[in-house]
Amino acid sequence: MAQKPSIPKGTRDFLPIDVAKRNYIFSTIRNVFEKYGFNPIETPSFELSSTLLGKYGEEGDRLIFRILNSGEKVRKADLEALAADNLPKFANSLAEKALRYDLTVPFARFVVQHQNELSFPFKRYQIQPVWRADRPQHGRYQEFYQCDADVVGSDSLLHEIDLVFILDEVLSAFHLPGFTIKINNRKILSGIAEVCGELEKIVDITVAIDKLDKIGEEGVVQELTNRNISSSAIELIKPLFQLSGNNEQKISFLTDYLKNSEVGKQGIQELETVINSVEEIGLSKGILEFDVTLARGLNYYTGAIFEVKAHDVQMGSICGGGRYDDLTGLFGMRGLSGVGISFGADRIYDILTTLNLFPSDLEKGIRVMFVNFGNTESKAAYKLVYDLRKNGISAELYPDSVKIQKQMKYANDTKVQFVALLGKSELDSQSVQVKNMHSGEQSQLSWSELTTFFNK
RNA sequence: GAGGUUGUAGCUCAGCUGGUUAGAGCGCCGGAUUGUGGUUCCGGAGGUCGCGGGUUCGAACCCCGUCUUCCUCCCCA
Repeated sequence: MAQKPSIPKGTRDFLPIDVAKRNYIFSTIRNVFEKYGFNPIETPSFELSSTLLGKYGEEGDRLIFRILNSGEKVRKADLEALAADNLPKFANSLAEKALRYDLTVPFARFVVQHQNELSFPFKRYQIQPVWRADRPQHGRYQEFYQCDADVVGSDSLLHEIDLVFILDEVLSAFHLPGFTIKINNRKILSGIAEVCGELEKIVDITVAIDKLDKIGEEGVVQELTNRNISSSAIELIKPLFQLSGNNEQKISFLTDYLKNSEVGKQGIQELETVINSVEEIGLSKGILEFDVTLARGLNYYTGAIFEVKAHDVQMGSICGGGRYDDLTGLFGMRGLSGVGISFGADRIYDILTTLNLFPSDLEKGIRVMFVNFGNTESKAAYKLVYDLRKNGISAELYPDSVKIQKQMKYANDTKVQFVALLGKSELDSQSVQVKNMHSGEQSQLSWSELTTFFNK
């Protein structure tokens, strides 16, 4: 009856070493978040379906994991909807809860619900898993961690600037060989659509030009045509494809390009403020690049848009973010602006693994393991173990009196730093042999010297 | 959600046009070394060939279904 065990697609198990690596990522991010004044919160893994559905667009809804109603609640199934072939409505009637799809929408819900307990601007960070019913691929999982930092209740561009520095500081701390922080502004995209006389088609236009580096100029033109963008508008959009040079040059081009669009001009001004402020102080290792084709997350972003790509490695974006002026409006709280970023911990994990960038000391085992020589000796050894632990030194006694070789091998495999041998002769002289497993060096110490030795 | 691709020992992979007892390296276990790991030498164990059907005298190999892997779309961290 023994069936071969397995886990669902797009999920992974984590061995101790994997967890150590992931904790290294989390703590690096957490330290920077806290340095910039963000406080941690947590929200449930699952929310009411109504909280999540409709917030990520049609495509997003499809990727939300639903939790099937149980018990008597299965009776709530809307059979009429099924009969009418209205599958989405039927599906919604089957599941009134769903696993969270990201951390931003639950955060918006959280802010609205706890508005009277929070001081604004409210700066929170959140490191928790999210779930997407996506088709797994390289760097995409159905369960993965996001590490978010958001500010709500302040329009100040200072936050955008802070967030750029957070991105730079965290990724620099990982020793990535290089990375580009791409920045754009939704208002610039609106301005482009407006200037082209296709303001209503902003989503179509931006989705198409977002693919420029992937499908090339011709592909984008084709895509624009397919999306019913007029050829005159396409002609107006075309110059953007050739946009090159440094940030300053691009900005100056767009300043002229958008001179007849109020919203566009505002976008330029915001972008310029952020870029100039960042450049004045300077990034550590990242490159800040204005990219007009960057158009992610159009469902709720209204101002700055961020995305980070690591150099020298094939991987989708490792961070994303932006400003959303009315996210809490969806939950009935208007006039509250938010801006935030999200680190994709699992993608960063994969990149650090590929580039061999994890610190080597993550695998460090306990400080000292006592070899078990049998009842009499281990009794004395255990007293010493207990004493070491009382002094804050991690220690253990091998549980069974088996062959020394086997015990040494266990110590070696688990990266024990020192092995202590306390056999018959050591018992007689109240001493232990202490072996440094890294250097192989061995010395004899009296019992009273042990704590001092390991406290060094 | 659409199309393609992959699955053989714990891991990485061989396995001829379908043909007897399915192989290697690494790892694991044991011994050389019953008070010394990481190196070396010797020996050993370990496989429902992803799963379920089908074709065939005969299937790891061919066909169908299913799950999984990776890839391209879609979308995204």
